[in-house]
Amino acid sequence: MGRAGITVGRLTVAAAELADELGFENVTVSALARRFGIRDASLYSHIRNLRDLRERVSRLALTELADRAGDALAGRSGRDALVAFADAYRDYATRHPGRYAAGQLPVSPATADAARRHSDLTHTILRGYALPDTEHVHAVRLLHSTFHGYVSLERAGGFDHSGDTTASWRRVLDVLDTTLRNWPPNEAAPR
Amino acid sequence: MGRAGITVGRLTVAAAELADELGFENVTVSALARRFGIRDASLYSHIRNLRDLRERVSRLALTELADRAGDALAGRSGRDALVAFADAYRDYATRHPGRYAAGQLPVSPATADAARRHSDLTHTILRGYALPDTEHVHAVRLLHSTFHGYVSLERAGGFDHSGDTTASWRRVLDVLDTTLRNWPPNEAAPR
DNA sequence: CCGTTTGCCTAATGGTCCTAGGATGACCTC
DNA sequence: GAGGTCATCCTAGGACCATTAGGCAAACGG
Repeated sequence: MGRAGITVGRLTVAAAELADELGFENVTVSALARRFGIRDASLYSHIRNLRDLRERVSRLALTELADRAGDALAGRSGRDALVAFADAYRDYATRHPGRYAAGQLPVSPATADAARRHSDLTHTILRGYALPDTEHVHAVRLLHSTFHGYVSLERAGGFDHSGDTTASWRRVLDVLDTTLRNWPPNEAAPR
Repeated sequence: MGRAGITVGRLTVAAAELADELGFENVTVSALARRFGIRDASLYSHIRNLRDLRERVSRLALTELADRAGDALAGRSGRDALVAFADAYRDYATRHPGRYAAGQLPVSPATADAARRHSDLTHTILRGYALPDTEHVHAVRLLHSTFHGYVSLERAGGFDHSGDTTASWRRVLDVLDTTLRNWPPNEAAPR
């Protein structure tokens, strides 16, 4: 019976919804089968195993995130680009916590190109600032780390105790902008 | 007391070792029981359930990390303090990946005080820089986010494609030091 | 010593992942 | 349209895991 129009794509989207609703660790073969009203075993015609399913969700998330971040970047530069990119990033993590968590799976060959897209986008931001080429890799890592660290800690409740987290977020972006505009020379390794 | 000198403390340490060896997601009641040569069910005299066990590992990790970071901070200030603290942080995550992952569990009431210790330590670093009090919370969040984001991405392989990650780490710390020394004023209406 | 507590046990339930093998419909070829 | 192939679902069952209930015997407190 090819009755239900189940495809790998629909399974992946449903699994992503499951992740956002229940948390990525609760993305499970059984839960997904339950949602489609079929037996666990039937899913194995479409996916290899649980790991495969989760990696698909991870790839979906990384792609969606890169799409949104790319859109946010379009037509902007400098501080505007930085803020728009960062906001897109944080928005996505807030709206799709399960997908975002999926994106933090260890980088596999299948997700490597998605990861590269992210790093390319961050390089695009840097074009609005006057950094020597040799510093780009460090600046990209600084930005990625800060964005990812912030939204992770925020989501995990690490900031709960005091103060408005959005105000801090704005302030952190301000400071990063200033840092990029006044990027200190690298004294250890002169070009 | 029964035969083997099993205590909650020893269980927690063994679970932490398990986490470092197999990954935090593989810290399991059965695996722990296996390690002690007893039955799964027997562990439930010592722990409430799996969640309880994992939270204990989380608390252990956060405490150990705060201890090491606190030691690193002793007798230092300014840039030295920043670098020593950050290195202690990254070292711990590298040497104890499973424990570190445990520490990223959502903040529960039981771990709230450990989280506060971390934030207190970061405030200590800021004493070496001339920041207005109102900016401290933002700076603490910037530092936390960057440290956590960096070691997370590094561990997940997000930096693989190019370059020495330790060199970037040093450079990022340099830049953060400069940023803290030249902390930009907070303008109510930016730009 | 004797009773209570403690630390382990066996037994059992139910959830999960996954494999093997079977049935049935959709579709294609003749 | 008959027969073959393939895709998509199924049932059955094994292995592993978390957890509860209830038992037994060693340790301990009086």
